[in-house]
Amino acid sequence: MARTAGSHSDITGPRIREAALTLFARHGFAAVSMRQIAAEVGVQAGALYNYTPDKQSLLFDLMQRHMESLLSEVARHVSGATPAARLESFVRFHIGFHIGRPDEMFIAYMELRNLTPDNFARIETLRRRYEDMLEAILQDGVAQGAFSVPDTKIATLGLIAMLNGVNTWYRPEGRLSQTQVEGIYWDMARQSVGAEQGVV
Amino acid sequence: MARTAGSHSDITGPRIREAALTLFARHGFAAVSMRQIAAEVGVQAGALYNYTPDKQSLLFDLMQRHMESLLSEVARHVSGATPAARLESFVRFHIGFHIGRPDEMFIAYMELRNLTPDNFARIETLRRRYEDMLEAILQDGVAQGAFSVPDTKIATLGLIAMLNGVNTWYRPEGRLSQTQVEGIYWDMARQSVGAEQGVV
DNA sequence: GTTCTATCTGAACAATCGTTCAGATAGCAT
DNA sequence: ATGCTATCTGAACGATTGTTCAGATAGAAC
Repeated sequence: MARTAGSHSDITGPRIREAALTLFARHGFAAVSMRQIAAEVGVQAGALYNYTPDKQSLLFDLMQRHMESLLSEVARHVSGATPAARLESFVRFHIGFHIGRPDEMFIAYMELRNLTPDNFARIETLRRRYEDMLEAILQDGVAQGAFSVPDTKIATLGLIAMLNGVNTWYRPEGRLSQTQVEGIYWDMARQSVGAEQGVV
Repeated sequence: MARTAGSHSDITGPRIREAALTLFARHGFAAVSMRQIAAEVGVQAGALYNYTPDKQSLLFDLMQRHMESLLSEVARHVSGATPAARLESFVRFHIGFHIGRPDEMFIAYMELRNLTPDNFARIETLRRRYEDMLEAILQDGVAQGAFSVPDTKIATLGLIAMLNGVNTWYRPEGRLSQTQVEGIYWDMARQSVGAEQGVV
């Protein structure tokens, strides 16, 4: 653990982010001290400031990396000829992506209030971009008569909230495989937008 | 605002809880100081300790009151001859109850990690009781062939997560009435469990 | 009008906070 | 082997934290 002075470290940066991620998720941003993060890395608190200008930037960095990873991945995974096919790929991607990143997701949603106004606006822009992708799928489906949803905006937020709920109970060592979980949520999502089964 | 020494106050207790509720919801438990709460009430920090033994108890008190209010209200509102009717009353109650208590709901879900283990267990027991009520409805529906859900436990958590999402966007001054919002979520919930329309 | 008591003030406490920085150190380049 | 430089230590800073408590105060009871 304990690091000796002068030891170089290309890996200290990532390790600081890992430690901060875990601790922020577990105890909350405000409840975690820079000294706790440093101790987890095996370093003194002052050393953190070689990698981040301050605590706030550390939080923002974690959120921004997560959101940009989410956006670049979703673009690679969501496809399909029909709105139902695109919705299925979106749902399965969302579940799969977040199942493996419970800490990131928790922070991205719960620590928004600890961002400065500027940083908050930046993260919100990214999140909005993601939500708009889902809403576009729903709008397509409504336009084509494939979905039955009275309000695509609300359905978007409702769906995302429902999908995000997966991390309140899913554990990788549990009885269900990731594919099974994806299937369960796809069933619920499909039914909630009134899409017929099997027309994908 | 500023209180003079010795002024009695039967209302200081509730005002402390109100202030703590608002501030905890806005900034997070750990980010709010006892002095901030006191300032909101118009009192010095020391005076708070006439009403709570410590900060932790103040948080627990808020959560416990909320959960017990939720449980006593849900018992009064949920009824119906069929599973679908009971599910509809549950969904409408859940939306209506939480729409008017965004701060309470936010804290009840997000500040669990700041509870001591003992207090956490107590709140979890109450929450579990609420979730079990919903799952019982789903189990009835499945047993009677009215619902189509592969896993009632997961569907319960998925539904509650979806319903809780209402507070991420609903504002009372918005374009939708509470009844409309209840209807939208009931539509999504009904469809997500595969219940037929109009058989309520 | 006096006494009594619940309530609140205001100061103090030890601990911890985020952040800074001079100096020590270790590995790389030469 | 020597110097260079990025990295880290360890101590320090002023501010703030939750909590305590002796004393001041105001309203109720008599």
